[in-house]
Amino acid sequence: MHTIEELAELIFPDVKLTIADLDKKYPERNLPEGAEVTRFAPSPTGFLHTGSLFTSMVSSKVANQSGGVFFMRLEDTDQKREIEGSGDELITQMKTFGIIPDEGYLGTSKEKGQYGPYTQSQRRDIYRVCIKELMLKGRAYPCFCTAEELDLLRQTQTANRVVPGYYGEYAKCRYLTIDEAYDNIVKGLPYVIRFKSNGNHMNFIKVHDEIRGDLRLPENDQDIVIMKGDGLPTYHFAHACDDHFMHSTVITRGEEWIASWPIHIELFSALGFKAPKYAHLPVIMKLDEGNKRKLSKRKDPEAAVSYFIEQGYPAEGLIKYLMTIANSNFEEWLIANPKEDISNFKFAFNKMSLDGALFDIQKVAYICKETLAYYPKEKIAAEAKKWAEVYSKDLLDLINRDYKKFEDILNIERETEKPRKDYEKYSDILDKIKFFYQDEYLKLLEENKNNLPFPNIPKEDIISIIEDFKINNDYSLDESTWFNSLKELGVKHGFAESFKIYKKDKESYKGHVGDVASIIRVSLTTSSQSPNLYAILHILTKEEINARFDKILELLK
RNA sequence: GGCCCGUUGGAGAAGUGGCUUAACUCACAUGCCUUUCACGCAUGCACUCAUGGGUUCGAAUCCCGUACGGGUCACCA
Repeated sequence: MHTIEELAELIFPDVKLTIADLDKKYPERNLPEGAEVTRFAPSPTGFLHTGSLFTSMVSSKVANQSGGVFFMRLEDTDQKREIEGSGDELITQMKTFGIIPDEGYLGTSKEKGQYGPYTQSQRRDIYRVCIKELMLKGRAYPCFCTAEELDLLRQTQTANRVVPGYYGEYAKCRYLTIDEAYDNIVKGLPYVIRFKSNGNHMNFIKVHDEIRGDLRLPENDQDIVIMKGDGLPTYHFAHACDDHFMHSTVITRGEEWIASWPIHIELFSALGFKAPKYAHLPVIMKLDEGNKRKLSKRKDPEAAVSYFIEQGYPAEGLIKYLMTIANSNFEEWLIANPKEDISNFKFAFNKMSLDGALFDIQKVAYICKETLAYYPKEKIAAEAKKWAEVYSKDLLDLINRDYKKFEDILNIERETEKPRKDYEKYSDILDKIKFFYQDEYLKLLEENKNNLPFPNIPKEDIISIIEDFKINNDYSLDESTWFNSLKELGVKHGFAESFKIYKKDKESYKGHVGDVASIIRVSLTTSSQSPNLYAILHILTKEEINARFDKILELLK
């Protein structure tokens, strides 16, 4: 005859501590009233998902704005799915978006804080203490059922239309005597440890979600496994232990966890822990053939945060976008406080919508254009260069030829009340600035020489305007005087000085200033569209300009 | 299939019984401005809040049913 103490000792011979000992080791945090402790707890199974960035952004925001602590914990209990090095990747990617944990896992064998270790595979001993104690209390037991048995169980349950799972009368190993269990273990039978639930799924419990308000959920009655065959805990159990000892005050996680929430509640209570608050965030969705579905890393490039980094979206822009999804009043706040740091925005759980927003790349584009437009030239140039160093040799080459010139190009119509919105991401820059560089211009000209978009004017007029401009343009004039001189040049050649005048009396003119400007523009850029001509004229050197005119004249003649 | 959650325009949404002839932002459309483009400005875009019923003098807002969408039912998190 064996006792439960002997069984527990057989399974956990090395465990000498108790939960009370651990509580002493991980005391309550000394934080001001209202400070929230939140966490981001990803599994190292791949690169950062856009949805995870969203969750971590909200978590860190909640902690920061309340004067609390945001920590990171690595949930690496599933060794099969673990991808080498992705923990580090997660951290660096979060960092580029400005999400930096105050505490916890900071990369392989790097961590900070008094509540560690912050990597679950290193917390085995803690879980074992808790499980042993649960066993002693009669709330946990070893289960020897095989995968096949479990499978069969589920099949017969579904066939008989009863709720599937390991619970009540179906929880076979729950009814093993202590001696039977003891002998099985001595025999070396593989086993897991299950939680012994006292619940009944016909009962309901009332819970409060920070986002959804009061919810009514069926009580848990499943004897879920808490320790797997490999000795590592399952998510549910690790969540209860870790967030207790680390003193999380609000759990922010995806809404897919709502269904298992009752498990967590029973676990907390069985362990004698006070349950934290919960906020189940909506999941970011995507429209796929008329149906909403989760953003998927496999199908949607924008589901991986790395996509935005590679494309060169300003990190700040994506964060702003995610914040508009999180709290829609953020947009109004941004408009009202354009100069303010976004960390001053007050996030509120109760302003969050309940169903998952469709990811809107167009809005991301708009917000990013907007934020890049208001960067000073020094900043956008530096950021673009940083990006190009990793992702675009071609752009980097142009930048390195003459950094000041690069800045000047980016600065065209930038330092004004309403700056141009040319770029949504750094990868947009290259094609738009190529023509500023003589060799690139020549390439463009070669490609387009047969269909240069000159206005519909006789060739001779185009030629004479170019020749006149080439000889007589005065580069020292200020912009409005210069433009007047362009008008005069046009008039001299029979062009109206404005579109209005031309429209009134089309017969008397060959065209209008717009056409004159367009001739110069096309000659210099090979395109009918460009930023401000005056600015272009002053970024290119006079030699470059004249060489371009010569090329064009050669082509036209 | 059981259980849970949700449903306001193409997208994000405000709205919590009369102030709503449904804000605001993106997208889209048209027009204006203009040396092109970009910007900016103006206007338009839900005869109605998934749907049917009920409560009420009055409902997007409260109640019930239906439909649709999402989540979940693992030794994955």
